Amino acid sequence: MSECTTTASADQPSAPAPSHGVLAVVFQVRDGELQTLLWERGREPYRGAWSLAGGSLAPDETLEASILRHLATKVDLRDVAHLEQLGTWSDPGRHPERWELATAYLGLVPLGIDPRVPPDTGWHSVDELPVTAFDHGSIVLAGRERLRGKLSYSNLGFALAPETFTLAELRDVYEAALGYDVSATNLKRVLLRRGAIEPTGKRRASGPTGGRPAEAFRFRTRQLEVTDPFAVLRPPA
Amino acid sequence: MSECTTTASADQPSAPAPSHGVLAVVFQVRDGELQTLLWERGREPYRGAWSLAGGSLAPDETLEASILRHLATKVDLRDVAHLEQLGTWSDPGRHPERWELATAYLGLVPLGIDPRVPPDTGWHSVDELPVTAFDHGSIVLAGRERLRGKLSYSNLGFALAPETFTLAELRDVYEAALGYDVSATNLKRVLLRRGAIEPTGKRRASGPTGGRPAEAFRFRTRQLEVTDPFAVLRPPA
DNA sequence: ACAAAAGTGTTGTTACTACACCCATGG
DNA sequence: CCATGGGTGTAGTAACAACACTTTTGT
Repeated sequence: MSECTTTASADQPSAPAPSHGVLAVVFQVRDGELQTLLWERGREPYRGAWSLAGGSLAPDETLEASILRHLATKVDLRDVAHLEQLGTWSDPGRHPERWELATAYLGLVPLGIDPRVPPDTGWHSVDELPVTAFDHGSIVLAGRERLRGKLSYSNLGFALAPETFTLAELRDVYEAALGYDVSATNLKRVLLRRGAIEPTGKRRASGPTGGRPAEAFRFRTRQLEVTDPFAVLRPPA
Repeated sequence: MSECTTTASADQPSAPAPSHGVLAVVFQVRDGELQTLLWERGREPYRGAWSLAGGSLAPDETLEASILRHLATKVDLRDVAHLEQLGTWSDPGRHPERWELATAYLGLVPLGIDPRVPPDTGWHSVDELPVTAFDHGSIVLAGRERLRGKLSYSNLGFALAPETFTLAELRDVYEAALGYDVSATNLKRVLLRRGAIEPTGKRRASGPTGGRPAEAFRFRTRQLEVTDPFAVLRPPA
């Protein structure tokens, strides 16, 4: 293994290196549906198509710091409650003009906050994406799959839910993200048993049409915790 | 969002780009334990430390094709039954001499085959890693976590098990990978119920010490299939 | 016959879903 | 007092773990 690795023991970085982009798939539940933040391209290639927010990596910067910087400076988004790496896309044809890899992150914004974004960016339903640029459409769908998986076996709901919420509200968030009906009754018991949520002790006023006032809950932590690490094949007691 | 994204709409890739490495965390069960393939560095930095196999990306090559090429040409490894992207490491200090990102893949080699690897590479127990170069130690551990997770909710065992196997053999594979005791009895029922494995109809001869001959099984497919996608919060019937 | 290894049957448990029913509020 | 929405109680169930027991081989 002569001139191998990491990090290539070769001491000259042989080939012309590709450039490296950083992208963010930002999700938020709005109007009862899962939406993602896209930006409308003003020039070729893919003029008029919608693309993910992002940019390029600066020296001495990690990928994660980079995407946070781009989100803060370009779309003025600072309320990302959870951020995780999704993957790196490398198809040589993914950018028509340049050899460019891109590492995508999944970012989640809690319900209810409305970051002021630039005029050429907007929120789009993930179920009805507009025409997207590059491979960004499939990156968004990969993000949705990741979100759906983790919602069920972790406390990741904290990143889409507001600070405090009623169970009906939380159910709506889960339904929007998962794409199927969720029972508030059972959702409550699952999350309580796991210790993911707790009652705040306060209640919400009932609506104009009456009804029993709902209890307000909150997530016990706003850090990702895997609540059900061994769905099956669990270790012996 | 003027000179944004994808991949940066900016038309000149501004900064000095980092170089990009590709690495493989290759696992195989050998001698009843989970082992990984490492290569002993012959020069600085990290001379004498052990590092992952890999190399750099060639033009017009995807990351996946690249790591397959490096594994085939550098360690003569062509029997990877499963390969998936683990993530991209980007800490600016990860390489002492150069700014280099690395995308790592998880590769799994079935039990029983013994690829002939170069003299300066060897298999090491993941539980007792030697001194590793760069951030490769933590990359190996990240690979093990990924493996452990997927083993329990998917059919990923196919990539560590031989073509056909008895349940005792399969249990040993799972124990090595998971790091805790597994019951052959229950493992059989779990995997049969899910349709992950099936009997071949043949039996193994019993050992010199006697004992009932074991039935031989095989995995129904050798492609990753998520058998238990909704561990909890499953969709309504 | 006996030890060894593999396989089956059975019981208990957990963590869910589904659904009926009860509670608190506004009009 | 009744409609509306929230909450609780209870039964049913799927998917496990644990363990006793049976089967099939070699010596």
